[in-house]
Amino acid sequence: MGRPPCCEKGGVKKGPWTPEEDLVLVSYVQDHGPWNWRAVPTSTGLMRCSKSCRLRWTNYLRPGIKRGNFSNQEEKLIIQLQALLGNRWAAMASYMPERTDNDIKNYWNTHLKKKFTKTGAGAEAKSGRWAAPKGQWERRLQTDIHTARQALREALSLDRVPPSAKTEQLPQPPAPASQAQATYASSAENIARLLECWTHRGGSGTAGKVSSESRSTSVSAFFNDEGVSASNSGTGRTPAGNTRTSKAEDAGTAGPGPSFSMLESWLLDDGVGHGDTGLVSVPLGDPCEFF
DNA sequence: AATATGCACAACCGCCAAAGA
DNA sequence: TTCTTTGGCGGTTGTGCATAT
Repeated sequence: MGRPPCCEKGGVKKGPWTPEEDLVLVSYVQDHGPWNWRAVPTSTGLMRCSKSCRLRWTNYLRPGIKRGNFSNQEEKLIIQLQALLGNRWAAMASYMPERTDNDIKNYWNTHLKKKFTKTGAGAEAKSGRWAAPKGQWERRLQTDIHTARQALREALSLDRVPPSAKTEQLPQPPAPASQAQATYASSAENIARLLECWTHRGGSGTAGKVSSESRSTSVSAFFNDEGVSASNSGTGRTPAGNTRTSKAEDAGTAGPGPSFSMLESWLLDDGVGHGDTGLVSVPLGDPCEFF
């Protein structure tokens, strides 16, 4: 409400983050936790606005993020969720804890949008039938849940994967490092080393390649150590920081996390996507699982 | 070999809603 | 109750690399 953008203050740096800035930010979050972003620039000396710090953390530095190489199952899930939720990237990301909303959004816009609209599939999403306006889709889920469920069923039936294909690991391309990964590789290694120490602090981190499970576990342990996870859930915000998603949880169900899992299980109880990729089977109810 | 075009992704911008004073 | 502050979300843009011409 007339509030000037935080970045309007003078001397705020913009553009790509440097490895040094990343290290500073990671160090800060390691010490103070991923909140109180307004204090980050002053506390760290970073010439970045608080919003930029938060974005950098949630979209890039946050542990447990998987980057690039979306699997077929992830792609199917995105298509299905998009048909159901519309462009609610954050809500979609809550089903895919290893992916950020920004990643999903980018993947949709660059890979799926054209293909999806070209084939005519997902016409409902295109027409916005299920892409309710802001603040309304949660209510739709609550009041029109049967219709929503039916829509999801239809979406699933369109792309239903045969059981044999579900367990089959499609041959992945030889993991060509993406441009960004390649250009940032050396820098990312430094960050990874720091994060490695971080996860060790949590007690279950493994040097080198750490599974997402162990990563999230150790991160969870870290925040338990800090004793701050409760404050996170106390604000009514989800670990992923999804204010609006948590609103859906509150509106549709009794409690924050577990009830959302129940809704999710209910919506997806045909078993599509369950267990195979660790996507929607992730216990979202644990506020410490991801942040 | 040089240039044009397309693609992928990181980051920014504006708006909105929740929380607090 | 109203206003301000802060965090979060979705849309959009900018930049660098790859591929085509």
